[in-house]
Amino acid sequence: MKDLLYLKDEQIKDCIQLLINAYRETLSDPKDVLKKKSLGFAHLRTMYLIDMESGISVNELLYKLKITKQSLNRVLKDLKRLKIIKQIKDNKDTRRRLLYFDKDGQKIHNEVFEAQKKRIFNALKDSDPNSVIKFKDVLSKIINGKK
Amino acid sequence: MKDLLYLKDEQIKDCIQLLINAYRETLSDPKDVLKKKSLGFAHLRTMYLIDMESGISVNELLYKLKITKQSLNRVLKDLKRLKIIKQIKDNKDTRRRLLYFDKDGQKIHNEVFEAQKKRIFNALKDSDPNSVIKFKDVLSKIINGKK
DNA sequence: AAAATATGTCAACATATCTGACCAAAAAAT
DNA sequence: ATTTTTTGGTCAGATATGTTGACATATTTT
Repeated sequence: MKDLLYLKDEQIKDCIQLLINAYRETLSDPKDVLKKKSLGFAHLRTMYLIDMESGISVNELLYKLKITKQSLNRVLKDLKRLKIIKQIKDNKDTRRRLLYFDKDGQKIHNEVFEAQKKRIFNALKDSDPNSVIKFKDVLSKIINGKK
Repeated sequence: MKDLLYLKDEQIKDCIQLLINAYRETLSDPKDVLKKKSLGFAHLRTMYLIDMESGISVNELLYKLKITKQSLNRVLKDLKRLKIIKQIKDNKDTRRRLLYFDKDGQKIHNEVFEAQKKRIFNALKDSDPNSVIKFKDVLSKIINGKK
């Protein structure tokens, strides 16, 4: 049995606090860029997923964002209106309408990403590659761990 | 000059995604406990700070939460009404009204914390103490790093 | 006495989320 | 061929959290 005495409640509370603040700061960096386009965090999170997985379906987005389709639909409507994303029917299953960046989409998303990049980059640049992997690993475990 | 080739945009995007999801999952664990008491995340974040620094002032809370006093006031009003917190005048400066848990406060906060604890604990229990320190260090750097 | 600080409050509004109901097209199951 | 399920879209109303701006009160500092 491993010695877990170092893992006291105070440590865990610290982690929760840090997580809350890191989330807030990271999300607040692109606030101005987003505001110029009348976009919010909901739009940003959706753009991130479309950037990382071009051609993602609405259902997959719903699964990953963990919001209701009514909420997502408003976001998608905005993004389509602004020519940031477009939907193209899947030939194999024409019920599915896959999501891609439209003309301005990639450019705007890159702008948003640049606004966030430095904060994360600076936090990681002094760590060795192994630490970065461990950092991601702990976050993954937090996400996938059952309660 | 350090070799930072491993720190590509994809890695950074991964980190942002993980941060967003870890925040969401961590905050959603105590949802049911909070709902029973008609409380939300705003109340939870305030309770955390009062738990970690008993006797904190309203101004310090405002600084740490980065919200307006009008928002905070609504939260404090709820918590006082529910006998979760109480305010006691600072003898040295009676303008200040320091915040403490009231009768039911600590108990309810412990309930909330227990709902979140396991997720963080399980994520950290396989890491050595040094990794936990590094994890917290990276999060701190994300928070304090300038854009 | 005047200015600054700490706190509280009102009102109007913005954003992002939710629930619940309902609809249509296409695919899958029977 | 008909029924059921899946995928996506929409309307309406509600809740939680945040904002801005204006104003009030008590206390401390200058």
